[in-house]
Amino acid sequence: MPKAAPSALDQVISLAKRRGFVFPCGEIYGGTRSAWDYGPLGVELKENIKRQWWHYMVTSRDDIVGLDSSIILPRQVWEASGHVKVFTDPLVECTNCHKRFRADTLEEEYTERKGHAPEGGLAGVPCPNCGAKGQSTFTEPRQFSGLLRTYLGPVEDESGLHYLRPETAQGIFINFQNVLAAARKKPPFGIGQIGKSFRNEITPGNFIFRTREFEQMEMEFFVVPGTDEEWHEYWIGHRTDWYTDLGIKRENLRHYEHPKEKLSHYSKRTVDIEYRFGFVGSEWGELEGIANRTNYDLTTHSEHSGKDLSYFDQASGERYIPYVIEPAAGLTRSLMAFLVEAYHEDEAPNTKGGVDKRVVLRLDPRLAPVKAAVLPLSRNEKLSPKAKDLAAELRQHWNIDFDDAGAIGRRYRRQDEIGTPFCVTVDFDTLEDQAVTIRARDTMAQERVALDQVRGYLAERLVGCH
RNA sequence: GCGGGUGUAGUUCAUUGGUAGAACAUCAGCUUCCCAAGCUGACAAGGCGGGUUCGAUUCCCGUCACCCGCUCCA
Repeated sequence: MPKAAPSALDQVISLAKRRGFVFPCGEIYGGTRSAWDYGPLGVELKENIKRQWWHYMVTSRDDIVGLDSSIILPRQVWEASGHVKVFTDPLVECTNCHKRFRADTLEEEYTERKGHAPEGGLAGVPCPNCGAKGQSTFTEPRQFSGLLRTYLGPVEDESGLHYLRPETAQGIFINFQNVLAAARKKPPFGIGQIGKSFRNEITPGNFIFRTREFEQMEMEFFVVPGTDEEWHEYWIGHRTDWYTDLGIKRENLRHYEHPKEKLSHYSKRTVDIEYRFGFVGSEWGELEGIANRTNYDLTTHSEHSGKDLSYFDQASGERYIPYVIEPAAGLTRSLMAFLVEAYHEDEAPNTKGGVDKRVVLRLDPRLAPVKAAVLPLSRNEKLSPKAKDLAAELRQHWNIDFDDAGAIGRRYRRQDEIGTPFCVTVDFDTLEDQAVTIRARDTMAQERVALDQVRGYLAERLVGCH
């Protein structure tokens, strides 16, 4: 099956802006590269994704609990975790080909390759990309910190330096003992968290795919050492199922195994779940990474804090530092994936006897920002109030739109475009027979339903929707 | 941050060294209107800041944002 047309991604981006899913942040002041804002529909979609993740990962299981930790943590956390070191490597740039390298590894690699250190230090290393060599081949090393800094306290000096978290995970690790005691859990168990993280990405881009301020859905699953590889496989499968259950076709997902030499400083093995976004260049993009973080984090926090973060198993009498399997998902990346996957252009008959293009978002009802729209057949002093009353009643249960502007066909299309699963139409017969027409998004099929049955009709078809 | 490209209503696209025109969308109205019909009307634009010029949206410079690449990876 061919996926959407090559320009599907562009169509989705355009739709997202037009219909108020996503706005450029700070647009009236010229914008900022750091972030995007989520409009009325975008925030609903985002909340729905969060809710589905939270339910699937936390509340529907008895071996996982939730947490909401701070964005600003003590500075020592990031020194212990290794982020301060790893995120602040000095970079140099080749003045000939403009490719950039880590200054510290450039010389190391040369030494490894040649068996001796380069003469004259960095000046003796040819550019690995273009081969240029000489005194001024590389620029002065510059710090490129991936961590966002802020200064706490009245005086802005180094003593107040703090970092905004580049991942939510560390808040979980430093609360490991608190949760263990308070929630009375024992391995294998997990702690899930949804929240914002910040990274000073060199190049944000691809719409909301890479931003400096972003939202993560992470879960740290603590297991008995030795069972970690098995659990890793479990979570790779489990997380993949989550996406397919919510409507992503399996063929648009793939697993990417990180090569050993490119693993993060904390990881023993990482497998990404990637989605076929259809980017220019590489069409696949990462949705989430599932990493085996071993006992790295708990160990390093034990060492740095001086607090024992091991677990004592009463049953076996053994003490150990749990291994951690971490499925870490990008919330807004999945939002983008759900939009791309849902985007369809159908052909639909029009009143003129021809066919029109019909844009329809086939979002899972659980994700759809609006669950149903109530539409009077026309704006009218009898129909509109009747429809408004019905909308108000249904609104107690779901997010409901009311729209009486323009022709009914146009309003159906407007709802199709934002993925609303059902349209409920109040017409002139309604005044007589106390029934309405319910029209389904995907099939455009219509059904006559008694007014007092509407809520039940929708409830049956909106299972799991809030 | 570096290199290349782009920048006109919400969107798509015109035009011009003499201060912008349309389509679609939106809004209001008319038409008892079930899949973007029609008619009337309304709102609405050259990213921002300098320079050249009598005059700049148009030419030049800077800046900002977006797209492509390097890098990053939720």
